[in-house]
Amino acid sequence: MTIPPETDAPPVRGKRPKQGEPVVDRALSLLAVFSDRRRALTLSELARYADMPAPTALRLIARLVAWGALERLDDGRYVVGVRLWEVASLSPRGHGVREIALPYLEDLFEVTRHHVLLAVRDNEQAVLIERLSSRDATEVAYRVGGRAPLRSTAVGLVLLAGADHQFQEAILRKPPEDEPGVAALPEGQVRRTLSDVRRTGIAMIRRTAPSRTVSVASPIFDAQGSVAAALSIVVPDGSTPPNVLAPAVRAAARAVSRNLGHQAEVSSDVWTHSQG
Amino acid sequence: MTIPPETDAPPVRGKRPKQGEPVVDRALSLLAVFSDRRRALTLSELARYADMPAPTALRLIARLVAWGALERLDDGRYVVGVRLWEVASLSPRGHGVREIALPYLEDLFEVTRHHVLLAVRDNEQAVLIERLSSRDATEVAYRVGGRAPLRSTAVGLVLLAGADHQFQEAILRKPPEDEPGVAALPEGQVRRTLSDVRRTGIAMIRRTAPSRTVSVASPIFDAQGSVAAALSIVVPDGSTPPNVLAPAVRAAARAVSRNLGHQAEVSSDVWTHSQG
DNA sequence: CAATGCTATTCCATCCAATGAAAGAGCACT
DNA sequence: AGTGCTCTTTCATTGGATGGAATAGCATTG
Repeated sequence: MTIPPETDAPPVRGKRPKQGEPVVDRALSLLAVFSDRRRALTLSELARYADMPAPTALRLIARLVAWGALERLDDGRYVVGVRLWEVASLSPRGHGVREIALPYLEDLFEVTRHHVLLAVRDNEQAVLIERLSSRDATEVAYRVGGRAPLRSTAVGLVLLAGADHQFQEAILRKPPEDEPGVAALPEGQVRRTLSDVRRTGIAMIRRTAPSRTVSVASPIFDAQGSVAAALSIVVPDGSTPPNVLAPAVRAAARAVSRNLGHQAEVSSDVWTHSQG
Repeated sequence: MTIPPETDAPPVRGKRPKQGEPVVDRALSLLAVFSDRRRALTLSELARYADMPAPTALRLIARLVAWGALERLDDGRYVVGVRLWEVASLSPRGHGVREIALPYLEDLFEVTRHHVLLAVRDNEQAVLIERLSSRDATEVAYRVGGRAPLRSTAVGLVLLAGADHQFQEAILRKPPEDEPGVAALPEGQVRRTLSDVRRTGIAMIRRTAPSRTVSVASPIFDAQGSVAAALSIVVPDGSTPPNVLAPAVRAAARAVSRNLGHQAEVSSDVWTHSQG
């Protein structure tokens, strides 16, 4: 589609395409283009997905590459760079909890030989921080660095239960994003579930896809007593009964909490804080 | 090249502080301020370390926070955000190799119960991508996300040996950054060592600080046959003899290489490629 | 409790970095 | 030689970025 080069009377005076957006935002939007499915991108792909002219994209990318946020492959495509990963490894809620939790995740993993997950909440979703899996374990839905819904995963429910009340209400008001293999609970039942989670320190979810599994999750508390993360184990449905797993999961989560500086409550109520 | 339009301009007129630097670079320099020792910073600290006026820093930080590259703590300080960590998890040389290598690292770890390390090269240093440690293992010098010198660590030697010749020479010409607990090898001996590493697929380093340890490292190759990463094990000096560890380390490294798409050579020469 | 010293935030007139169309260069396929 | 694509460079225009100055907040001090 080539427009006749003449048209000497440009209707809109040049144009007003995309100006007005801060440069930093544009640079960040280039980073945001990368995803699980898009790990290596060409200049034109980046420009297209980030919705900016190629020269602009190129200029910004050049800066990102110079710093190390992106790296250029031999074939000219761009990927996320090690330097960015390095800085990101300083994220307290990313690598931070992960570092502290890993030994306990490993213990749990070695004993059970099933998937062990660690997740934190970011806005309205859970972000998977760590996953330990034996090579022959059942298929699992999420990858490290990926996102999962709050309402329909075990870690999500734990994180949601630990969020302040106002946030919970906001989430409950929204229509549930339906998740393959998980029956969407009606609002009332979610409320009851969240209350159970707070009381017992355990959330369970049964999935039928991508495979039939049961997840058991428990909260990890920080020094302020708020829920900083959630730890869970995922086993094939019908293998170990969930109530057998629960104590191990809770124990692991408590161990991590302690290492985060959390003072365990004397009370039997596991969850007395952080109800905004 | 711009010719000075007119020299009549007032000499410094107020000042010419820092202008002229691309905004993106400034934003990135804010991220670069974070380090192992500086994980949570105030606005003024960020402005000071990144060498820019507070209002400028605040404006940029506001964009970074809005996107999720930074997060603001209750006390007003800023930390690296989960969103950045999430994007960084797409880094092929960061989480990428890590994801593929982890099961094999774990095997090695479970068998030996000693530190297992995974590192890639970034410019003139090795970046630690993963480290598995039992809680009671000997003290180790590096943390995940941290950097280590190429000339005086086992993984570093492996990565250096796998770099193109021109780069190797550049490194060898530089004075060795002396590393606590490691005897700096003279240039000639480093050359010989690198050649040995290429021949045997094994590098060894003995340290005396922070504790007396022996490291044994082996290269991980990608599909193109170049050294993508290095895997090593760190044991207390005097425990398992290094030559007993070597086969296990090499086997683990080869397993990872295979999963990266590397076609093992039929020849006994483990290392025939990537000599620029 | 005024004074001091710090950090965080808002404001705004100035100006330079950012912008993107256009054109050129390179490459693959026809 | 022609077509269609992506990547790169150039450059005149302009709007976002800039940072000093002022304000607000908040401890600590005399």
